[in-house]
Amino acid sequence: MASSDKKRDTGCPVAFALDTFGDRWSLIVIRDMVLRGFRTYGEFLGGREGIATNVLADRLRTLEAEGIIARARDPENHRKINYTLTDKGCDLVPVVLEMIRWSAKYDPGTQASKSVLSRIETDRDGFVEEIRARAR
Amino acid sequence: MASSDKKRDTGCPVAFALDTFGDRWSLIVIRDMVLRGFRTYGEFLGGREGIATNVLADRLRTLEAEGIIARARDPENHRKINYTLTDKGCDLVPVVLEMIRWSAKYDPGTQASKSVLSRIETDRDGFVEEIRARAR
DNA sequence: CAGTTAACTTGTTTTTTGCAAGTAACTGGA
DNA sequence: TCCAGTTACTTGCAAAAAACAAGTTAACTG
Repeated sequence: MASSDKKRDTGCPVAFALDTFGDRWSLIVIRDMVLRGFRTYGEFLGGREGIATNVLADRLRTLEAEGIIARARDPENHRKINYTLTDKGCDLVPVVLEMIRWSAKYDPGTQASKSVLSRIETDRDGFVEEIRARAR
Repeated sequence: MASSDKKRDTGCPVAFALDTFGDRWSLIVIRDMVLRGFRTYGEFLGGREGIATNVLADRLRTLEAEGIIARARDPENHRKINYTLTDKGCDLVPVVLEMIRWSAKYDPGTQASKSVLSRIETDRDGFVEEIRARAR
């Protein structure tokens, strides 16, 4: 069914990581949570990248099954479902930050924010902690 | 044609990174270069993950086009082609290392090497420099 | 110069994605 | 309380990519 089935299971940590979130969309969803504070299906769908509805549903399902995000019905509005990063999900932030560093260096058209970039260099751990705190 | 066509081009560094190497195989090839010292098509093909021949050829082509790896005919044996990481490719090592850290923490069956793990924590920059030196 | 090795290509099938439409549960206002 | 709108999805189909199997070509090796 979902992308979780295609596990290589070789014990290699790089392969494990790629099997878990190494596709075109999982980290986009995580980025939206981390950098943009998105929480709902509708917000993820409205992002500039244009993820397809079925793919988004599949990724949310898979990431939840993997324990990277948590799914909870909004108590104020029972139509809404809030997705948030778990601790396991927050631990992915360093991976995302390294990607940002790399792209900022090599994408001539990068729009990487100066403030994020400088926090990566000068206060990385504090930055990650802040994101972790916000997820709760 | 290759995976380089499907660029989202939103300026977002995470999207740029994913468009460049965020697929099931690109980082496996890079890992093989970094951690296993592989250089040839045959070596990549023989890895435990079992990449398909056409997919491998496509990834090598694409990664070269993106300037992440360099392709050079072996002077000793003109059948062989040596693929090596460029500086741009070496700059991806931190991303790989963060993936390794994450998987080591969360994959119960991880085979992440203790020595790599401890170098990530205690001498990360030296480790990256060593890889960079070896690529030349 | 015949056999082998290395790096691929070319078809074909299977899986995943992308796109367009629907649906079901809930909400807020008349 | 009914009804339009919101929210989170599902379903079906076409297109793209990956996996699988089988060549092909060029260069070494005995």
